[in-house]
Amino acid sequence: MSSSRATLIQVAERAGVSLASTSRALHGTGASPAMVERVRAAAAELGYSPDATGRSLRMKRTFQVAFAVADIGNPVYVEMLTAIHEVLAPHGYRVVVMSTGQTVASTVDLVRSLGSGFVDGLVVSPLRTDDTLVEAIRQAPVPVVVIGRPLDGIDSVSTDSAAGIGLAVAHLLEIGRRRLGFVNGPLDTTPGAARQRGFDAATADPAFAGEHAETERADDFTVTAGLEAGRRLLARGGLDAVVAANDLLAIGVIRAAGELGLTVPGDLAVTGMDDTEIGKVFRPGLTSVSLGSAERGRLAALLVLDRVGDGAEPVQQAAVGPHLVVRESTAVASKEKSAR
Amino acid sequence: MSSSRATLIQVAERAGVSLASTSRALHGTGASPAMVERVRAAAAELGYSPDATGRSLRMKRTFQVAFAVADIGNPVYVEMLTAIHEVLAPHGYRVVVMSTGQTVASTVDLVRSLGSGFVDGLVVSPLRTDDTLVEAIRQAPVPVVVIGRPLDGIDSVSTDSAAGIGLAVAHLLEIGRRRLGFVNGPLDTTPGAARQRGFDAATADPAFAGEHAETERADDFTVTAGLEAGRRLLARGGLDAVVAANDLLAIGVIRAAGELGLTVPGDLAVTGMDDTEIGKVFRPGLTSVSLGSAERGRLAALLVLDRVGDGAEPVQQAAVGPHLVVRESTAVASKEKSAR
DNA sequence: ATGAAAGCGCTAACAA
DNA sequence: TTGTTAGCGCTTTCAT
Repeated sequence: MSSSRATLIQVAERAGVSLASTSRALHGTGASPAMVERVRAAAAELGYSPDATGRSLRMKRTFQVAFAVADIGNPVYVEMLTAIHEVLAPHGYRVVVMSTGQTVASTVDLVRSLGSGFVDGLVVSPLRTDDTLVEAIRQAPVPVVVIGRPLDGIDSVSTDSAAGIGLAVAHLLEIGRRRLGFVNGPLDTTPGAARQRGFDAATADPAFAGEHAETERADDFTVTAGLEAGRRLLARGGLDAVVAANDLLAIGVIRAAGELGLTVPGDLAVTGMDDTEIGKVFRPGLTSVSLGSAERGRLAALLVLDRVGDGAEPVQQAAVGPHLVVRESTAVASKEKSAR
Repeated sequence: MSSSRATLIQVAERAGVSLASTSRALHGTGASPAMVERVRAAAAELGYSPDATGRSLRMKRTFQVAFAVADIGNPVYVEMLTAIHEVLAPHGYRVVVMSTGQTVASTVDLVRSLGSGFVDGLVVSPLRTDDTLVEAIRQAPVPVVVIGRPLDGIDSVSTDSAAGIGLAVAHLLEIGRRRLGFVNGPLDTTPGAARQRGFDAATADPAFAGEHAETERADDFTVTAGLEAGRRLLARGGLDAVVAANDLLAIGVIRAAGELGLTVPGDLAVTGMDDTEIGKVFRPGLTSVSLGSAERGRLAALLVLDRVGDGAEPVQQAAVGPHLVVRESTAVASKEKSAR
C-alpha cells in the first residue's frame, strides 16, 4: 500500500496542458497526435490510473452490475455467476454479489437499495415472489433482469421447469417405470411451485393413466433434506422410480435408497434436475434435466448489458428450454459395476 | 425503472434547512431532535436514498472489497466467497468478484487495476506467485490480503497443505496401506508445489521407511484430469492407496479405479483434500483433508476489515491448521454395501 | 484542436 | 446547534 495516487490534474500539469485536453487525450477523442503523445507520457511517468469514483459520479455510471441470489453456495447459482462474469468483464463491468435473503421482504429491500446507485443494473433470481417485489422491481432506478418466472413488464430469462419435470416423467415411463414418487422442495418457492405443477400435469396426462404417483416434500433443496424426504417416501414402498426436484435432492434420495437396500437404477430409477457437476461425477451418474443455468446467466448478462447501454426497447423475455441428460441412474439394463 | 432519484439538496430544500444540517441529521451526528425529525420526514416524502458514488468520492471509501481467484466455479473458492460475504455484508461492505486469470501476469494486472480505486481492499488467492506479483501487492494502493502461501511483508491467511498431505499419508499407514500413489496437480502452482513437498517429506520420513511411493501428475485440479492421471498411475499396478491433491482429483482416481475393477476402499484406499461438499455426498464418502476454506475466507475478510478501518498494524499472518476427515474411502474393514 | 469552467452528490472544516 | 462553502476526480459543454 503506497502513497496516494496521481490525479488527472497532476497529469495535466506535468504535460503542461489543460485538464480538458488531458482527459480527451487519454480517451483518444478529438486530440492531436502530439497532444496524445505528450499526455500519455506524463500519465505513464506518474503511474496515473483514472479514478473510478470520480468518473462514476460524473458519468452517472458505475460500470458495475449486481448479481443477487438467496444462496451463492448453490452450484446452479455459481454457474450463473460464472457465466455472468464471463459476459460482463470483457465489457469493463464488475460484478457485485449480493444476497436476496430467504424472504420476499429482504429481496424487496435489496431491490430498493439499488436507489443508492452503486450498480448500473441487477440480475436477480428470487426464490420467492409477490406483488410487492414485482412493484419494487418495476420502480427500480436501474434495469433489473429476473432469472426465473417471467413477470409482467419485467425483463426476464426463464426456463420451463414444469416441462422439465415432464421430460423426466416421460423418460421414466419410456424405460418401463410405472410407480413414481416425486421429491420436491418447499412449495412456497417459485421453483418448488413450478416443479409440482409439472409433476401433477405429467402424471395427470393420459399417457400416464392408471399408474401410481405420489409426492413427498423436502424442507429444502439440499442433500440432507432429500435424504430425509427419501426415507419417508421409500419407507412406504411400492415405487420403481423417483423424480427429484433438483440434483441435490436426487442424491439424498439415492442415499435413502441405499439405506433401504434398494439399488439404483436396478430397483429404483432416480432423476434430478439442473444437471450440475455434482450429478455428473456421482455414482451412479445422475440422469438430470438441464435447465441451462450457464446459458440463462449468459442471456441475463447480455440483457442487462443492452439495458445499461441505452435500452428503451420493449420488455425482453428470453427463455431457455429444458433438456434431459440421461446417465446411469435411469439405465434400462442395470449392469452393476461394483460386483467383483 | 423510474425517474431520477432525489438528492440531498432536494431534501434540504424540502425540509427548509441547509445542506449540511440535512447531512448531519441523516447521520445522527450533532443535530437536534427537531432537525432530525424534520429532515427524516422530508427524506421519506421524497423517497431519498443517499448516492453511493457521491459519498465515495467525498469520503474516499467505496465500501467495496474485491475477492479474486482464478476460477470462481471451484467449490473451495465458492466456500471462501460465501464466508467473505457473510463477514463483510453486515459491515456494509459489498463484495466484487474478479478473476486473477491463470497467469501471474494477469494477476499482477488485477492488482494494479486497484489503482482505479473501485474497492477499499482485496482478498486474493493466487494460483501462481512470483516476485513481480509480490512487488505489485506491496505497492498496491489498497490493503491486500492473500489467501495462500505467506509472503514477506504481506497480510495472509495460510494453511499447511504440505502437513495436510502428511496427515493423509499417516492415516493410510495407520490403516495398513504400504504402497502409496500420489496424484498431484500442476507443480508450477503454489498448491501443487506445496502438496508435492508434503508428499515427498511424508514418504521420506523414517516411519515410512522402505515402503513404496510414486507420483503421477494431472494437468489440472479437475475430475477429468484426475481420471486420466489415475488411469496412468493405476495401470502400473501394485498400489494399495492413493493420495490425491484435492477432492476432484480423488474422485477422478476413484473412477479410474472402477474402470480397472478395483474396489474402493477394498483394493485401494483413496484420500482427497479440501473436504468439499462433493466429497461428502460422493459414494464412497471421501476421506479428505480439510483446509478450512470457509474459515480462511472468514479470517481474510476480518483482516481486510481491520485494514480498511485504520490499519497501521504490523503485517498479519494468520494460519488455519489442516485436519483429516475420515470417511468410507479409507475404511479399515471394507464392508461392501452394494451387495445384494 | 485546445482551454476555461461548471458540476455530478456528498461530507467536513470552518464560521456564526 | 446550524449554515456557508470548499472540494473529492472526473467529463463535457461552451467558447476560443
